[in-house]
Amino acid sequence: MAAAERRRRRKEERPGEILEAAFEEFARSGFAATKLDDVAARAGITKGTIYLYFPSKEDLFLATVREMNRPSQENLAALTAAPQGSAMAILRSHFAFVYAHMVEDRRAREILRMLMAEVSRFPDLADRWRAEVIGPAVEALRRVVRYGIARGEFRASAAEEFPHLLFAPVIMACTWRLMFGDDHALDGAAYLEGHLDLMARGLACLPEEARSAGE
Amino acid sequence: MAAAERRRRRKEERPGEILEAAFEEFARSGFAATKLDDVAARAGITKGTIYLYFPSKEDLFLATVREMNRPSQENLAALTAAPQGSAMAILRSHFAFVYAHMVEDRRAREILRMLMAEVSRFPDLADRWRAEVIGPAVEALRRVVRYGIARGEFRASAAEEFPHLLFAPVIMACTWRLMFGDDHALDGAAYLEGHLDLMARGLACLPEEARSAGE
DNA sequence: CCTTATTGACTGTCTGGTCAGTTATTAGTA
DNA sequence: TACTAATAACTGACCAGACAGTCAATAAGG
Repeated sequence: MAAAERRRRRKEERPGEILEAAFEEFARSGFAATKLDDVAARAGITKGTIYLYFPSKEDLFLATVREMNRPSQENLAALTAAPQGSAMAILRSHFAFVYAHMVEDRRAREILRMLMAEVSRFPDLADRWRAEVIGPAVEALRRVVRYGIARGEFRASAAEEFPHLLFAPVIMACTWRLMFGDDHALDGAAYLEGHLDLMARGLACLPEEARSAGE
Repeated sequence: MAAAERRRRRKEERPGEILEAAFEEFARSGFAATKLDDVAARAGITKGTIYLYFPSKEDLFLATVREMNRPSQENLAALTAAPQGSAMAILRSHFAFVYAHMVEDRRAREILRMLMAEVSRFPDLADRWRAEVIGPAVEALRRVVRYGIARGEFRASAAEEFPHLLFAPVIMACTWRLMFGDDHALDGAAYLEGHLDLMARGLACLPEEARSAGE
């Protein structure tokens, strides 16, 4: 019975194991240069077994990206909650979270790389990612900025139309690390603090404005 | 003689034509998925001819990236000139230039894509790019920030340690456009203005600081 | 008729995808 | 318990097509 259990469990765990191995190989070599024999070897099986669970290399790639995206989609929910307290405090905790889960986490960075590298081969991947992950994230940021303006805490600025500007240092840190490796990573607490500091100053009302607005 | 001239010119122009065609194909499909037959067809020749000028596919790729990088290296010179006038004015004209030559110019964006996608296959490419293009650019930015601080125009901020923070919106715009296509591009004058506005506020001394500093 | 740039047919290799066969396990039977 | 059949998971040898790289033949110029 224990053996039966183990055997049944294999079937349930195989797809996940294959996706895990595929992610590593795709991230390292890109779609075209990744060999399914290598994916199989990394998963401790043979190529034939992959085809028991995925109909083709393309499907395996799509499944890999979707699987790796799942966490960010779930995390997004927290962001859409009704804001309360200081807008800047919300932004602070938001970006602390984003740095931990996007800059520090290698997997998230590698997804960025894979998407960027393969958009021309898989055009709908980027569209989907924008619609399901990035678009809502931008909207959530925009709501925080508007909330801050309504509260008299922030001035009206381009950050309302382009929340991307606030998010940009995250992308910068991701890109930097993707290109130059962990050894030359420029992030860490100091970078995050610098980002928050510049953002706070950039968004804030000038003292006299704040006074006249009644904060 | 006119025909001889034409024939001799072919030999001089071939490498450039091949590099041009190779750039388009590599940018579209990445290194592994690019077929030399396609490169040749785009250049109006056959595959054999490519091998008269480049010893292998890898060398062709390296030559392509180097060729495409040349303009940015040359442009960099302007940045290292001794600064004068308002630091913010320098930053304004600098970023106007960078947007025109990095965000609007498709070729520069595609280089970013290619480097990011192929770093694992060509590790020294990224190192070289950092040493010759990015590193000096960061240094130049840092000098402008220091100049602004020395002038009493800017406060001391993380932008001195991480000029990347100032540059980040450019990378964001590049990445956005690379991933989602020209149709969804978020740049244009409004984005640049927003970037400059947030940056100006983020860097500037507060009015009372400025007053006491004596500007 | 020599030189030189170019061709295009050819080769060897590599890899996505297939499938007949092997192994491990369970169920049934006596 | 011993033997057999059925089944599910997996294997690994194989194929077909694609593609980097080669080179003898060709054509164009002088």
